[in-house]
Amino acid sequence: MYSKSEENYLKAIYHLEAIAKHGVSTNAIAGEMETKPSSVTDMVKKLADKGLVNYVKYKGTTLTEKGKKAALGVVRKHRIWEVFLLETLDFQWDEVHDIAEQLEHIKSQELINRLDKFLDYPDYDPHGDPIPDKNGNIKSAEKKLLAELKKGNQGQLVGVRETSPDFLQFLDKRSIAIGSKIKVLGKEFFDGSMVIQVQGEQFFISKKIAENLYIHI
Amino acid sequence: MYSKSEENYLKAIYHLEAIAKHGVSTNAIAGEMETKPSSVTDMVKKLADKGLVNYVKYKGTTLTEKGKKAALGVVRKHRIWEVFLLETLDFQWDEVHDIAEQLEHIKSQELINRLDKFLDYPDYDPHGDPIPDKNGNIKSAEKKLLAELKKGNQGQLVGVRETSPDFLQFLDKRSIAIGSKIKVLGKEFFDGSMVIQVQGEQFFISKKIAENLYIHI
DNA sequence: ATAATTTTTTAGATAAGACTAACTTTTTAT
DNA sequence: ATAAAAAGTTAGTCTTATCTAAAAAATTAT
Ligand SMILES: [Mn+2]
Ligand SMILES: [Mn+2]
Ligand SMILES: [Mn+2]
Ligand SMILES: [Mn+2]
Repeated sequence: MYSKSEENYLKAIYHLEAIAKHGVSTNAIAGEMETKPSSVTDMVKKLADKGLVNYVKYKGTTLTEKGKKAALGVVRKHRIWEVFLLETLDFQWDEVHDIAEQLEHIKSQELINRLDKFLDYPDYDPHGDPIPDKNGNIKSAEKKLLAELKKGNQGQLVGVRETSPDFLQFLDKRSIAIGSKIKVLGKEFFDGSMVIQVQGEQFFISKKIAENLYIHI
Repeated sequence: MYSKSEENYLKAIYHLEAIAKHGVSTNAIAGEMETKPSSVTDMVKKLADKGLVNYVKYKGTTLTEKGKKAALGVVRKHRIWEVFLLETLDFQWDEVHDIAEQLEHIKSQELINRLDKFLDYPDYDPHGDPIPDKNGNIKSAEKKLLAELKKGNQGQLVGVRETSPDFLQFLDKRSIAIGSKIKVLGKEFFDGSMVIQVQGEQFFISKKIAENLYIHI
Protein backbone atom coordinates (compact mmCIF):
# COMPACT_ATOMS: atom_id res chain seq x y z
CA MET A 1 0.00 0.00 0.00
CA TYR A 2 2.37 2.72 1.21
CA SER A 3 6.15 2.67 1.10
CA LYS A 4 8.25 2.17 4.20
CA SER A 5 9.30 5.79 4.03
CA GLU A 6 5.73 7.05 3.69
CA GLU A 7 4.68 4.93 6.66
CA ASN A 8 7.50 6.29 8.79
CA TYR A 9 6.53 9.86 7.93
CA LEU A 10 2.86 9.21 8.72
CA LYS A 11 3.81 7.74 12.07
CA ALA A 12 6.11 10.65 12.86
CA ILE A 13 3.40 13.18 12.01
CA TYR A 14 0.91 11.21 14.11
CA HIS A 15 3.20 11.34 17.13
CA LEU A 16 3.96 15.02 16.66
CA GLU A 17 0.29 15.95 16.27
CA ALA A 18 -0.34 14.74 19.81
CA ILE A 19 1.83 17.53 21.18
CA ALA A 20 1.57 20.26 18.50
CA LYS A 21 -1.43 22.55 18.88
CA HIS A 22 -1.73 23.58 15.23
CA GLY A 23 -0.11 21.94 12.24
CA VAL A 24 3.10 20.00 12.61
CA SER A 25 6.13 22.01 11.47
CA THR A 26 8.48 20.84 8.76
CA ASN A 27 11.44 21.15 11.11
CA ALA A 28 9.69 19.05 13.75
CA ILE A 29 9.13 16.27 11.25
CA ALA A 30 12.73 16.53 10.09
CA GLY A 31 13.87 16.22 13.71
CA GLU A 32 11.69 13.18 14.37
CA MET A 33 12.71 11.50 11.11
CA GLU A 34 16.37 12.46 11.32
CA THR A 35 16.29 13.92 7.83
CA LYS A 36 16.67 17.41 6.37
CA PRO A 37 13.75 19.82 6.13
CA SER A 38 13.98 19.87 2.34
CA SER A 39 13.39 16.14 2.25
CA VAL A 40 10.34 16.63 4.46
CA THR A 41 8.87 19.24 2.16
CA ASP A 42 9.15 16.83 -0.76
CA MET A 43 7.51 14.04 1.18
CA VAL A 44 4.62 15.99 2.69
CA LYS A 45 3.76 17.21 -0.80
CA LYS A 46 3.63 13.62 -1.95
CA LEU A 47 1.51 12.61 1.05
CA ALA A 48 -0.80 15.56 0.35
CA ASP A 49 -1.20 14.39 -3.27
CA LYS A 50 -2.27 11.01 -1.94
CA GLY A 51 -4.81 12.59 0.40
CA LEU A 52 -2.99 11.49 3.54
CA VAL A 53 -2.16 14.93 4.94
CA ASN A 54 -3.28 18.52 4.71
CA TYR A 55 -0.24 20.55 3.88
CA VAL A 56 -0.20 24.35 3.72
CA LYS A 57 3.06 25.83 2.51
CA TYR A 58 4.96 27.54 5.31
CA LYS A 59 2.13 26.74 7.74
CA GLY A 60 2.35 23.09 8.62
CA THR A 61 1.02 19.58 8.10
CA THR A 62 -1.87 17.66 9.66
CA LEU A 63 -3.10 14.14 9.02
CA THR A 64 -6.37 13.66 7.15
CA GLU A 65 -8.74 10.95 8.38
CA LYS A 66 -7.22 8.64 5.78
CA GLY A 67 -3.72 9.54 6.93
CA LYS A 68 -4.59 9.05 10.57
CA LYS A 69 -6.03 5.64 9.84
CA ALA A 70 -2.88 4.65 7.98
CA ALA A 71 -0.67 5.98 10.80
CA LEU A 72 -2.68 4.09 13.41
CA GLY A 73 -2.22 0.93 11.38
CA VAL A 74 1.55 1.32 11.58
CA VAL A 75 1.42 2.18 15.28
CA ARG A 76 -0.71 -0.92 15.90
CA LYS A 77 1.79 -3.13 14.11
CA HIS A 78 4.73 -1.56 15.91
CA ARG A 79 3.26 -2.07 19.36
CA ILE A 80 1.98 -5.58 18.76
CA TRP A 81 5.41 -6.63 17.49
CA GLU A 82 6.97 -5.07 20.60
CA VAL A 83 4.73 -7.18 22.80
CA PHE A 84 5.66 -10.26 20.80
CA LEU A 85 9.38 -9.58 21.10
CA LEU A 86 9.12 -9.09 24.84
CA GLU A 87 6.56 -11.71 25.78
CA THR A 88 7.36 -14.47 23.35
CA LEU A 89 11.03 -14.03 22.53
CA ASP A 90 12.14 -12.66 25.92
CA PHE A 91 13.74 -9.49 24.67
CA GLN A 92 14.24 -6.65 27.15
CA TRP A 93 12.03 -3.59 26.89
CA ASP A 94 14.94 -1.46 25.72
CA GLU A 95 15.70 -3.85 22.83
CA VAL A 96 12.31 -4.16 21.19
CA HIS A 97 11.89 -0.73 19.62
CA ASP A 98 14.52 -0.94 16.86
CA ILE A 99 13.39 -4.34 15.66
CA ALA A 100 9.71 -3.34 15.77
CA GLU A 101 10.71 -0.33 13.68
CA GLN A 102 11.41 -2.76 10.86
CA LEU A 103 8.67 -5.30 11.55
CA GLU A 104 5.96 -2.63 11.49
CA HIS A 105 6.40 -2.39 7.71
CA ILE A 106 5.60 -6.02 6.88
CA LYS A 107 2.60 -6.00 4.56
CA SER A 108 -0.05 -8.42 5.82
CA GLN A 109 -3.17 -7.62 7.76
CA GLU A 110 -3.71 -11.29 8.39
CA LEU A 111 -0.28 -11.59 9.97
CA ILE A 112 -0.83 -8.81 12.47
CA ASN A 113 -4.31 -10.01 13.36
CA ARG A 114 -3.08 -13.52 14.01
CA LEU A 115 -0.20 -12.20 16.06
CA ASP A 116 -2.67 -10.08 18.03
CA LYS A 117 -4.73 -13.19 18.71
CA PHE A 118 -1.67 -15.28 19.62
CA LEU A 119 -0.71 -12.63 22.19
CA ASP A 120 -4.29 -12.63 23.47
CA TYR A 121 -5.17 -9.12 22.31
CA PRO A 122 -2.83 -7.02 24.45
CA ASP A 123 -4.02 -3.50 25.33
CA TYR A 124 -0.62 -1.93 25.97
CA ASP A 125 2.89 -2.30 24.62
CA PRO A 126 5.94 -2.85 26.86
CA HIS A 127 6.37 0.92 27.29
CA GLY A 128 2.78 1.40 28.44
CA ASP A 129 1.53 2.79 25.14
CA PRO A 130 -1.98 1.72 24.12
CA ILE A 131 -2.40 -0.58 21.11
CA PRO A 132 -5.04 0.54 18.57
CA ASP A 133 -7.50 -2.22 17.64
CA LYS A 134 -8.25 -3.41 14.08
CA ASN A 135 -10.45 -0.37 13.49
CA GLY A 136 -7.97 2.12 14.86
CA ASN A 137 -9.73 2.63 18.16
CA ILE A 138 -7.31 3.44 20.92
CA LYS A 139 -8.03 3.56 24.63
CA SER A 140 -6.19 6.47 26.18
CA ALA A 141 -5.97 6.08 29.93
CA GLU A 142 -5.73 9.23 32.02
CA LYS A 143 -2.14 9.70 33.02
CA LYS A 144 0.12 12.49 34.15
CA LEU A 145 3.80 13.13 33.87
CA LEU A 146 5.60 12.40 37.13
CA ALA A 147 7.02 15.92 36.83
CA GLU A 148 3.50 17.33 37.31
CA LEU A 149 3.00 15.64 40.67
CA LYS A 150 3.52 17.44 43.97
CA LYS A 151 5.27 16.38 47.15
CA GLY A 152 3.24 13.68 48.85
CA ASN A 153 1.43 12.53 45.66
CA GLN A 154 1.72 8.93 44.64
CA GLY A 155 0.65 6.70 41.80
CA GLN A 156 1.58 3.86 39.52
CA LEU A 157 3.99 3.99 36.58
CA VAL A 158 1.87 3.29 33.49
CA GLY A 159 4.15 4.40 30.69
CA VAL A 160 7.38 5.99 29.54
CA ARG A 161 7.65 8.86 27.08
CA GLU A 162 11.21 8.15 26.00
CA THR A 163 12.02 4.68 24.78
CA SER A 164 15.76 5.00 24.21
CA PRO A 165 17.85 2.11 25.59
CA ASP A 166 19.80 4.59 27.75
CA PHE A 167 16.69 5.77 29.54
CA LEU A 168 15.12 2.34 29.88
CA GLN A 169 18.32 0.85 31.26
CA PHE A 170 18.49 3.72 33.74
CA LEU A 171 15.08 2.61 35.01
CA ASP A 172 16.03 -1.09 34.99
CA LYS A 173 19.05 -0.38 37.19
CA ARG A 174 16.72 1.10 39.79
CA SER A 175 14.06 -1.60 39.34
CA ILE A 176 11.57 0.97 38.15
CA ALA A 177 9.14 -0.76 35.79
CA ILE A 178 5.63 -0.42 34.39
CA GLY A 179 3.35 -1.08 37.36
CA SER A 180 5.77 0.23 40.01
CA LYS A 181 4.24 2.36 42.77
CA ILE A 182 5.98 5.71 42.93
CA LYS A 183 5.66 8.28 45.72
CA VAL A 184 7.03 11.82 45.55
CA LEU A 185 8.91 12.41 48.80
CA GLY A 186 10.32 15.77 47.83
CA LYS A 187 10.42 18.22 44.94
CA GLU A 188 12.91 21.02 44.37
CA PHE A 189 11.34 24.21 43.03
CA PHE A 190 14.63 25.45 41.64
CA ASP A 191 15.23 22.70 39.05
CA GLY A 192 12.21 20.42 39.35
CA SER A 193 14.30 17.54 40.61
CA MET A 194 12.65 15.05 42.93
CA VAL A 195 13.22 12.45 45.55
CA ILE A 196 10.92 9.51 44.95
CA GLN A 197 10.24 6.24 46.69
CA VAL A 198 9.87 3.05 44.67
CA GLN A 199 9.34 -0.26 46.43
CA GLY A 200 10.95 0.88 49.65
CA GLU A 201 13.97 2.43 47.94
CA GLN A 202 14.56 6.16 47.53
CA PHE A 203 16.02 7.80 44.44
CA PHE A 204 16.98 11.29 43.46
CA ILE A 205 15.84 12.03 39.90
CA SER A 206 16.23 15.07 37.67
CA LYS A 207 13.32 16.91 36.11
CA LYS A 208 14.25 15.40 32.76
CA ILE A 209 13.67 11.92 34.15
CA ALA A 210 10.39 12.96 35.79
CA GLU A 211 9.19 14.38 32.48
CA ASN A 212 9.51 11.02 30.82
CA LEU A 213 7.50 8.92 33.23
CA TYR A 214 3.70 8.62 33.00
CA ILE A 215 1.85 8.08 36.25
CA HIS A 216 -1.71 6.98 36.91
CA ILE A 217 -2.97 8.27 40.22
CA MET B 1 24.38 -5.14 5.84
CA TYR B 2 22.97 -5.84 2.38
CA SER B 3 19.92 -4.28 0.78
CA LYS B 4 16.68 -6.19 0.34
CA SER B 5 17.30 -6.35 -3.37
CA GLU B 6 20.84 -7.65 -2.97
CA GLU B 7 19.60 -10.31 -0.57
CA ASN B 8 16.93 -11.42 -3.00
CA TYR B 9 19.47 -11.71 -5.80
CA LEU B 10 21.86 -13.71 -3.62
CA LYS B 11 19.07 -16.08 -2.66
CA ALA B 12 17.99 -16.48 -6.29
CA ILE B 13 21.56 -17.26 -7.38
CA TYR B 14 21.91 -19.71 -4.50
CA HIS B 15 18.80 -21.61 -5.58
CA LEU B 16 19.81 -21.59 -9.23
CA GLU B 17 23.32 -22.84 -8.48
CA ALA B 18 21.83 -26.03 -7.07
CA ILE B 19 20.57 -26.98 -10.52
CA ALA B 20 22.98 -25.20 -12.89
CA LYS B 21 26.14 -27.16 -13.67
CA HIS B 22 28.37 -24.20 -14.47
CA GLY B 23 27.73 -20.53 -13.73
CA VAL B 24 24.18 -19.25 -13.40
CA SER B 25 23.01 -17.45 -16.53
CA THR B 26 21.80 -13.87 -16.54
CA ASN B 27 18.49 -14.91 -18.07
CA ALA B 28 17.96 -17.55 -15.41
CA ILE B 29 18.42 -14.96 -12.67
CA ALA B 30 16.09 -12.59 -14.49
CA GLY B 31 13.49 -15.35 -14.67
CA GLU B 32 13.78 -16.19 -10.98
CA MET B 33 13.72 -12.52 -9.94
CA GLU B 34 11.04 -11.49 -12.42
CA THR B 35 13.18 -8.66 -13.72
CA LYS B 36 14.86 -7.89 -17.03
CA PRO B 37 18.28 -9.29 -17.93
CA SER B 38 19.74 -5.79 -18.12
CA SER B 39 18.82 -5.19 -14.50
CA VAL B 40 20.51 -8.46 -13.58
CA THR B 41 23.73 -7.48 -15.33
CA ASP B 42 23.83 -4.27 -13.32
CA MET B 43 23.22 -6.08 -10.05
CA VAL B 44 25.68 -8.94 -10.53
CA LYS B 45 28.36 -6.36 -11.30
CA LYS B 46 27.56 -4.67 -8.03
CA LEU B 47 27.59 -7.97 -6.16
CA ALA B 48 30.93 -8.82 -7.81
CA ASP B 49 32.38 -5.49 -6.63
CA LYS B 50 31.35 -6.42 -3.10
CA GLY B 51 33.01 -9.82 -3.39
CA LEU B 52 29.75 -11.72 -3.16
CA VAL B 53 29.80 -13.35 -6.61
CA ASN B 54 32.21 -14.28 -9.35
CA TYR B 55 30.90 -12.78 -12.51
CA VAL B 56 32.42 -13.37 -15.94
CA LYS B 57 30.89 -11.32 -18.70
CA TYR B 58 28.79 -13.43 -21.04
CA LYS B 59 29.72 -16.57 -19.07
CA GLY B 60 27.72 -16.56 -15.87
CA THR B 61 27.68 -15.91 -12.15
CA THR B 62 28.60 -18.04 -9.14
CA LEU B 63 28.50 -17.24 -5.44
CA THR B 64 31.78 -16.71 -3.61
CA GLU B 65 32.14 -18.19 -0.12
CA LYS B 66 31.13 -14.82 1.26
CA GLY B 67 28.12 -14.68 -1.06
CA LYS B 68 27.07 -18.20 -0.21
CA LYS B 69 27.24 -17.43 3.48
CA ALA B 70 25.08 -14.34 2.98
CA ALA B 71 22.59 -16.30 0.85
CA LEU B 72 22.37 -19.07 3.46
CA GLY B 73 21.64 -16.44 6.08
CA VAL B 74 18.65 -15.25 4.09
CA VAL B 75 17.48 -18.81 3.41
CA ARG B 76 17.76 -19.58 7.14
CA LYS B 77 15.63 -16.58 8.02
CA HIS B 78 13.06 -17.37 5.36
CA ARG B 79 12.59 -20.95 6.48
CA ILE B 80 12.52 -20.21 10.20
CA TRP B 81 9.87 -17.55 9.64
CA GLU B 82 7.87 -20.05 7.59
CA VAL B 83 7.92 -22.50 10.49
CA PHE B 84 6.84 -19.72 12.85
CA LEU B 85 3.93 -18.71 10.63
CA LEU B 86 2.72 -22.29 10.34
CA GLU B 87 3.41 -23.60 13.83
CA THR B 88 2.73 -20.56 15.94
CA LEU B 89 0.26 -18.51 13.94
CA ASP B 90 -1.57 -21.41 12.26
CA PHE B 91 -1.13 -20.28 8.70
CA GLN B 92 -1.49 -22.90 5.96
CA TRP B 93 1.62 -24.11 4.14
CA ASP B 94 0.56 -22.36 0.95
CA GLU B 95 0.25 -19.00 2.74
CA VAL B 96 3.60 -18.74 4.46
CA HIS B 97 5.93 -18.13 1.54
CA ASP B 98 4.90 -14.61 0.57
CA ILE B 99 5.03 -13.29 4.11
CA ALA B 100 8.37 -14.99 4.79
CA GLU B 101 9.62 -13.30 1.62
CA GLN B 102 9.31 -10.01 3.50
CA LEU B 103 10.28 -11.20 6.98
CA GLU B 104 13.55 -12.70 5.73
CA HIS B 105 14.91 -9.16 5.29
CA ILE B 106 14.52 -8.02 8.90
CA LYS B 107 17.98 -7.07 10.15
CA SER B 108 18.66 -8.76 13.48
CA GLN B 109 20.69 -11.88 14.13
CA GLU B 110 19.44 -11.94 17.69
CA LEU B 111 15.84 -11.99 16.48
CA ILE B 112 16.27 -15.00 14.25
CA ASN B 113 18.28 -16.91 16.83
CA ARG B 114 15.64 -16.35 19.49
CA LEU B 115 12.91 -17.33 17.07
CA ASP B 116 14.89 -20.47 16.25
CA LYS B 117 15.09 -21.28 19.97
CA PHE B 118 11.39 -20.51 20.52
CA LEU B 119 10.52 -22.96 17.74
CA ASP B 120 12.90 -25.51 19.32
CA TYR B 121 15.46 -25.47 16.52
CA PRO B 122 13.44 -26.91 13.63
CA ASP B 123 15.40 -28.86 10.99
CA TYR B 124 12.97 -28.44 8.12
CA ASP B 125 10.53 -25.79 6.91
CA PRO B 126 6.88 -26.54 6.10
CA HIS B 127 7.80 -27.51 2.53
CA GLY B 128 10.42 -30.02 3.66
CA ASP B 129 13.41 -27.79 2.92
CA PRO B 130 16.28 -27.99 5.40
CA ILE B 131 17.02 -24.99 7.63
CA PRO B 132 20.70 -23.93 7.73
CA ASP B 133 22.05 -23.51 11.28
CA LYS B 134 23.72 -20.33 12.64
CA ASN B 135 26.95 -21.25 10.85
CA GLY B 136 25.29 -22.01 7.53
CA ASN B 137 25.53 -25.78 7.88
CA ILE B 138 22.68 -27.49 6.14
CA LYS B 139 21.73 -31.14 6.36
CA SER B 140 20.71 -32.38 2.95
CA ALA B 141 18.79 -35.61 3.24
CA GLU B 142 18.94 -38.01 0.30
CA LYS B 143 15.77 -37.62 -1.67
CA LYS B 144 14.53 -38.30 -5.16
CA LEU B 145 11.89 -36.77 -7.33
CA LEU B 146 8.77 -38.92 -7.43
CA ALA B 147 9.10 -38.76 -11.21
CA GLU B 148 12.34 -40.80 -10.96
CA LEU B 149 10.68 -43.73 -9.21
CA LYS B 150 9.55 -46.86 -11.03
CA LYS B 151 6.37 -48.89 -10.79
CA GLY B 152 6.26 -50.67 -7.47
CA ASN B 153 8.63 -48.25 -5.68
CA GLN B 154 7.43 -46.53 -2.58
CA GLY B 155 8.63 -43.93 -0.12
CA GLN B 156 7.72 -40.99 2.02
CA LEU B 157 7.04 -37.44 0.86
CA VAL B 158 9.80 -35.31 2.38
CA GLY B 159 9.55 -32.09 0.37
CA VAL B 160 8.01 -30.15 -2.47
CA ARG B 161 9.95 -28.37 -5.20
CA GLU B 162 7.22 -25.91 -6.12
CA THR B 163 5.72 -23.81 -3.32
CA SER B 164 3.03 -21.95 -5.25
CA PRO B 165 -0.38 -21.85 -3.53
CA ASP B 166 -1.93 -23.55 -6.60
CA PHE B 167 0.31 -26.56 -6.30
CA LEU B 168 0.12 -26.81 -2.52
CA GLN B 169 -3.66 -26.57 -2.56
CA PHE B 170 -3.73 -29.30 -5.20
CA LEU B 171 -1.92 -31.53 -2.70
CA ASP B 172 -4.12 -30.44 0.21
CA LYS B 173 -7.26 -31.46 -1.73
CA ARG B 174 -5.86 -34.96 -2.02
CA SER B 175 -4.55 -35.04 1.56
CA ILE B 176 -1.00 -35.40 0.32
CA ALA B 177 1.30 -33.86 2.90
CA ILE B 178 4.90 -33.99 4.12
CA GLY B 179 5.25 -37.42 5.70
CA SER B 180 2.67 -39.15 3.49
CA LYS B 181 3.59 -42.64 2.25
CA ILE B 182 3.40 -42.79 -1.52
CA LYS B 183 3.50 -45.91 -3.69
CA VAL B 184 3.82 -45.92 -7.47
CA LEU B 185 1.14 -48.27 -8.79
CA GLY B 186 1.70 -47.50 -12.46
CA LYS B 187 3.80 -45.31 -14.71
CA GLU B 188 3.10 -44.38 -18.33
CA PHE B 189 6.20 -44.36 -20.53
CA PHE B 190 4.59 -42.09 -23.10
CA ASP B 191 4.10 -38.99 -20.89
CA GLY B 192 5.58 -39.95 -17.53
CA SER B 193 2.19 -39.76 -15.82
CA MET B 194 1.59 -42.01 -12.84
CA VAL B 195 -1.00 -43.69 -10.72
CA ILE B 196 -0.01 -43.45 -7.09
CA GLN B 197 -1.45 -44.67 -3.83
CA VAL B 198 -1.54 -42.39 -0.82
CA GLN B 199 -3.13 -43.55 2.42
CA GLY B 200 -5.36 -46.07 0.73
CA GLU B 201 -6.52 -43.69 -1.99
CA GLN B 202 -5.39 -43.80 -5.61
CA PHE B 203 -4.64 -40.75 -7.73
CA PHE B 204 -3.66 -40.15 -11.32
CA ILE B 205 -0.93 -37.50 -11.52
CA SER B 206 0.88 -35.89 -14.44
CA LYS B 207 4.65 -35.93 -14.86
CA LYS B 208 4.71 -32.26 -13.91
CA ILE B 209 3.23 -33.06 -10.51
CA ALA B 210 5.62 -36.00 -10.01
CA GLU B 211 8.56 -33.73 -10.79
CA ASN B 212 7.68 -31.44 -7.92
CA LEU B 213 7.50 -34.00 -5.13
CA TYR B 214 10.58 -35.18 -3.24
CA ILE B 215 10.52 -38.72 -1.92
CA HIS B 216 12.73 -40.44 0.63
CA ILE B 217 12.87 -44.18 0.02
C1' DA C 1 31.86 -21.58 -42.34
C1' DT C 2 28.25 -18.44 -42.55
C1' DA C 3 24.00 -16.90 -41.30
C1' DA C 4 20.28 -16.66 -38.09
C1' DT C 5 18.93 -16.72 -33.47
C1' DT C 6 19.46 -16.19 -28.74
C1' DT C 7 21.79 -14.33 -24.89
C1' DT C 8 24.00 -10.72 -22.71
C1' DT C 9 25.69 -6.17 -22.21
C1' DT C 10 25.71 -1.14 -22.80
C1' DA C 11 23.68 3.36 -23.08
C1' DG C 12 20.39 6.31 -21.73
C1' DA C 13 15.95 7.26 -19.15
C1' DT C 14 12.95 7.13 -15.05
C1' DA C 15 11.22 7.09 -10.18
C1' DA C 16 11.86 7.23 -5.12
C1' DG C 17 14.09 9.27 -1.59
C1' DA C 18 17.69 11.70 0.18
C1' DC C 19 21.16 15.69 0.14
C1' DT C 20 23.36 20.75 -0.45
C1' DA C 21 23.04 25.40 -1.63
C1' DA C 22 20.41 29.20 -2.72
C1' DC C 23 16.24 31.65 -2.26
C1' DT C 24 11.71 33.07 0.01
C1' DT C 25 8.60 33.59 3.72
C1' DT C 26 7.69 34.04 8.49
C1' DT C 27 8.96 35.17 13.04
C1' DT C 28 11.63 37.61 16.42
C1' DA C 29 14.46 41.36 18.00
C1' DT C 30 15.68 46.06 18.04
C1' DA D 1 8.79 49.58 11.33
C1' DT D 2 12.77 47.76 9.94
C1' DA D 3 16.49 44.48 10.30
C1' DA D 4 18.16 40.05 11.66
C1' DA D 5 17.32 35.34 12.43
C1' DA D 6 14.86 31.22 11.82
C1' DA D 7 11.94 28.30 9.23
C1' DG D 8 10.60 26.52 5.04
C1' DT D 9 10.87 25.88 -0.01
C1' DT D 10 13.01 25.32 -4.56
C1' DA D 11 16.44 23.88 -7.78
C1' DG D 12 19.70 20.87 -8.89
C1' DT D 13 22.49 16.61 -7.75
C1' DC D 14 23.14 11.82 -6.14
C1' DT D 15 22.19 6.81 -5.30
C1' DT D 16 19.60 2.61 -5.88
C1' DA D 17 17.01 -0.12 -8.59
C1' DT D 18 14.42 -0.45 -12.34
C1' DC D 19 13.27 -0.15 -17.49
C1' DT D 20 13.68 0.13 -23.05
C1' DA D 21 16.28 0.13 -27.15
C1' DA D 22 20.42 -0.71 -29.46
C1' DA D 23 24.79 -3.12 -29.84
C1' DA D 24 27.85 -7.03 -29.10
C1' DA D 25 28.93 -11.75 -28.12
C1' DA D 26 27.81 -16.54 -27.99
C1' DT D 27 25.17 -20.28 -29.61
C1' DT D 28 22.61 -22.88 -32.98
C1' DA D 29 21.11 -23.99 -37.57
C1' DT D 30 22.01 -24.36 -42.38
MN1 LIG E 1 9.78 2.07 10.82
MN1 LIG F 1 6.67 1.08 22.43
MN1 LIG G 1 12.53 -11.54 -0.16
MN1 LIG H 1 9.70 -23.02 2.21
